[in-house]
Amino acid sequence: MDTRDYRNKLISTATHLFAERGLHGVSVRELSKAAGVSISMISYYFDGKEGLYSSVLEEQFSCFDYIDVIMGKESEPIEKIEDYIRWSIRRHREKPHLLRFYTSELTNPTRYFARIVQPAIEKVILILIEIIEEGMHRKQLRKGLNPEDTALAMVGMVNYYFLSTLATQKFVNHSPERDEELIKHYMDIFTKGISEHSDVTY
Amino acid sequence: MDTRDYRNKLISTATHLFAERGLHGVSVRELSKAAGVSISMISYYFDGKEGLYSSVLEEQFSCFDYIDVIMGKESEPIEKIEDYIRWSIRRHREKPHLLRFYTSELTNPTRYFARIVQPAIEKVILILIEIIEEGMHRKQLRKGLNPEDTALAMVGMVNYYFLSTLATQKFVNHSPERDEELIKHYMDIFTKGISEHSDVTY
DNA sequence: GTCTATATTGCGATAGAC
DNA sequence: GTCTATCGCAATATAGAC
Repeated sequence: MDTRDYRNKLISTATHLFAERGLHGVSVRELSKAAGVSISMISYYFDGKEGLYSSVLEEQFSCFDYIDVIMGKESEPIEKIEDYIRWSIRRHREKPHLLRFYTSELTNPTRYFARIVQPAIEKVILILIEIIEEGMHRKQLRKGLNPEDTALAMVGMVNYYFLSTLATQKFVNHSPERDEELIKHYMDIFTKGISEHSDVTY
Repeated sequence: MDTRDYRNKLISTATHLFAERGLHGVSVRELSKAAGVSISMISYYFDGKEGLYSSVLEEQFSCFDYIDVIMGKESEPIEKIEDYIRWSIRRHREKPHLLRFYTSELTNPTRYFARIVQPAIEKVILILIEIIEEGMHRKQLRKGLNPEDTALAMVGMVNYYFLSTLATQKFVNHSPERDEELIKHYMDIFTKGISEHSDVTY
């Protein structure tokens, strides 16, 4: 009923196809056909294929703002780290295409990387660095840590679990039922590695 | 002098361009021009653009066989893990384009993924899993570990450091001078997290 | 082996009817 | 707002000269 019906249909179809094969791997012909919409609608609503792609990127990366909610909580750094891991895993489940855009923009950046992708990634990592620094300041994390490297290790650990799926699904069970176990496990690997005392509980 | 002169020139130019913009982001026109060779040479030597791409992939992923050397050594599991991290970082430095193919094939797999990329990734991860299991068996790594998740965490941690470069170079120093510090740091984060005893030395 | 010239297909964008 | 038909261009591949 809404006039934005076709617009939304194009966005969702494009999200699926661009995630699967990248900006240059999909033609507007195929895309509009898959969406059941005329090819000219892409220019009408998005001013062309690249405009559609940038709209998809904006929608996909908007959820990164949620990191502010985690950061805003009145909780200990260790809890914030667990909150981050849990949020990150839930995000991968709820927005299964996001990681494709995330990594394909990091490896083959388009002209939209600087405006949409880079700021979103940067923001999350800077906040994680802050959390780690705060943890060191409160003597909950050990002194020798390099906060930047540590934050990257944390993000990379979680992301790679999902990134590697295609190559490892034959021998690693990636089903969502294991997610809580995974969170606990990654917290174990990570906090016992960065905690001041080896018997820390969290 | 060698008749393979142009062939090699095409491979090296293609490695650079495909890594930067992906298989569909580069045309054979541009590629042959950049290589200073006629466009028809691509079909002559490689039977077309896709054949050239697959040759590039084969060359890039051939170095993954080196994992056998690490595994074959008569050393402790913990040392093998450090060997893996050191090898992995050196590989990123020496073959700076490999990570682009690695991640772009994982996110937007081409028809060559199954034959060239997947086996290379699988092999490395399976060997890491074996190393971790051996470490648990020798009581050097703690009992509760899930070897699959742990191996993925390790690989992801190292890879993401390089993958994230474009988004984090403003506030993280990625220069090779820091590599030894990085290895030590990642071993610290990782082994203290997975070691049976918190005062383990390696 | 290497080139130029060209055949053929498919691309993204849009004019114009409704 | 939505469609069909089409324009102009760039894609890959290759025929044929050297």
